[in-house]
Amino acid sequence: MKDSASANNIKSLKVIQSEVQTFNKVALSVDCVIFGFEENKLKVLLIRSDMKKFQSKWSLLGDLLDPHEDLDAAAYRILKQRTGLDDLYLEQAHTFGKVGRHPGGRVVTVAYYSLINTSHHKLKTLDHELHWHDVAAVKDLAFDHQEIFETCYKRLQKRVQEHPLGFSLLPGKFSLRELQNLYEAILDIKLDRRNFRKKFFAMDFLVDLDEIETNVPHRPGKLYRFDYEKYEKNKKKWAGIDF
Amino acid sequence: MKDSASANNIKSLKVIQSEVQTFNKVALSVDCVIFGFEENKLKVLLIRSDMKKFQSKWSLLGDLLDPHEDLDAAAYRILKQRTGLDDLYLEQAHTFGKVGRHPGGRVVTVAYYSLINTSHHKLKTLDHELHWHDVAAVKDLAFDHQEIFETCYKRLQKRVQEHPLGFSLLPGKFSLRELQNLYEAILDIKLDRRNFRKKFFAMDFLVDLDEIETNVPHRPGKLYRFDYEKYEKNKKKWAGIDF
DNA sequence: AAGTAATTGTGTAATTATTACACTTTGATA
DNA sequence: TATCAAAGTGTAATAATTACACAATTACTT
Repeated sequence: MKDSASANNIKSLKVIQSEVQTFNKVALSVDCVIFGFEENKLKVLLIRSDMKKFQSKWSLLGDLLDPHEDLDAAAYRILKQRTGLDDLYLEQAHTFGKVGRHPGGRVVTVAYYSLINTSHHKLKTLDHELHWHDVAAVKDLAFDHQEIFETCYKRLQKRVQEHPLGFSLLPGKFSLRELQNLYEAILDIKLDRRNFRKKFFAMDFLVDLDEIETNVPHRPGKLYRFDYEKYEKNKKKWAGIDF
Repeated sequence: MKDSASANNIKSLKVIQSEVQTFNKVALSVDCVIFGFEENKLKVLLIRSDMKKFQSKWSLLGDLLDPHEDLDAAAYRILKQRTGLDDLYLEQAHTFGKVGRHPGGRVVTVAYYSLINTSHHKLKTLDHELHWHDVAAVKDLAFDHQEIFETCYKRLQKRVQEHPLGFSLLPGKFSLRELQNLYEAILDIKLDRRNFRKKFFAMDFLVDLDEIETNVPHRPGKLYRFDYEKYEKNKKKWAGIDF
C-alpha cells in the first residue's frame, strides 16, 4: 500500500526527514487541490496535517512521487485513493521548489488541481480527517499550501472562462441556474441572468434534454447537458490581443 | 563551475546514468526555452545534444537542479550561464515527468520559457554549438524536448495576447511596425496595420519618445517605449466567459 | 533638383458583441 | 384558487471589432 510512503499520514518530523533523505538530494511530491461544488459554494478538499510542526493546520492532499510512475499518474493515484474516483478533470498547475518549503528536507512539489462532481463521490470523511472547505474560508494552510492553493484557484478562475471545465463540477444534467450559480461561485461575482443565458445559448454547446428539475419549490428549470463533441469540433482558436 | 554537472555537456550515457543515480530515486532538472526575435522571425536558442543516443540532434538548455538552490534560481542560473544576461523575462511553463523520458534514468524536468532581447546579448555561439533557430523550423529535438518546446511556444502565444511580455523581445525603443512584426511572428498570423495601431494606442501604454527610426530606406516611423508602471496600475482584471 | 519607391500615418462606416433592464409564465404549496 | 418563487424571454444603447484607401514623409536615384 502506497500509503506507507505518504506525506499525509501521521508521522513525526524525523520519520519524514528520513524518508526524504532516502531520496538522496531532492525529493519530488505531488499535491492536489481538489475542487467541488456544493450548496452553491465552491469547496476544496483538505486534510488535517499530520506533522507536529503544523498540528491542527489543514493541508492539501499529496504524496511522494513513486520512481516508477509517471508524474500525472501520481496525481491520479492520489485522487483515486482519496475520493475513490478516477476519470476526473485534472490539470497540472505549477511546480513549487523553494529550498525551505518543506521542513522534512528538500522537497519540490508539483501542484495539480482537479474538479470533482460531489454527487458522485461520498467521501469517507471521517477516515483521514478529510473535509470540504469553502474556498473563501481557506487560510493559514500547512507548509506553503496556502500559496499553492491560491495559485490553483486563480488558475481555475482564469481557465473556467476560456474552457468548458466547469461542467465537471456539475451533474451530467443541470439547469441554467445551477450553471450560473457555479460560475458566480468560482469567479466570486454576480452575473446578469438574461445575458448569461444568452451567452451560453449563443455558444450552442448545451443540449436541451427535454427534462425539468424536480423537487424544487417553484417553477422547475429545464435540464441541459454539455455537448463535448460539438465543442471539440467548433472551439475558438484565438482570442485577440487584449491586456 | 556548475557545468560539471550539466545535462548538456559532452558525456556518455554511462556518465549521465551515474550522475542521475546519485540522486537516489528521482532527479530533477530545469530546461529553458529561450525565445529571441531577429530579422522579423521568432527564434529559439538550441544547443547540440551531447549524448551519443541523440547525436546530431538539437536540445534545449538545461541542467540538474542543485539541491541548495530554489527552482526558479536554477532557471536564472542556466540563462545567465548561456546568455550572460540576468534580468530576463522568465516564466515557468510545465513539468514533464514521464518515466521513460530521459535515457539516463528517472529525471523529471521543469520547463521554463524566457524572452531575450537579442540586441543585448551577442552569444559566443561557437563555444557550445549554441544557435538560434526559427521556431517554424524546429523539429525532432532530442529527448522529449520537441514536446516541451511546443508546450512553451503555445503558452507564449497565449500569454503574449493577455500580457505585455512581448516587449522583452524588442529594444527599449521600437516602432509600431516592429511591434506588429513581433506579434505577427509570434502568433504566425497577419494583422491589419490600422487596427493594430488603433488597439495599442487605445490601450494607452505606449509612450511617444519624439524620436524616429534611423537607417531605414523610407519614411522612418516614430519610436515608442512601453510604460510598465502605467500598465501595472491600469491592467484589466477579468476577460469574460468565452470558449 | 525632381521624380520614384517604400512605408508611415490617419478615419469612417458596417458589423458584431456587450450591457442594462422588467414583465409574463409556470409549477409547487397553502 | 391564490400566493410564492424562480424560469423564461427581448430590446435598445453602447462599445468593440472589422474592413478598407489615400495623402504625407523620407531616402534614394538620376
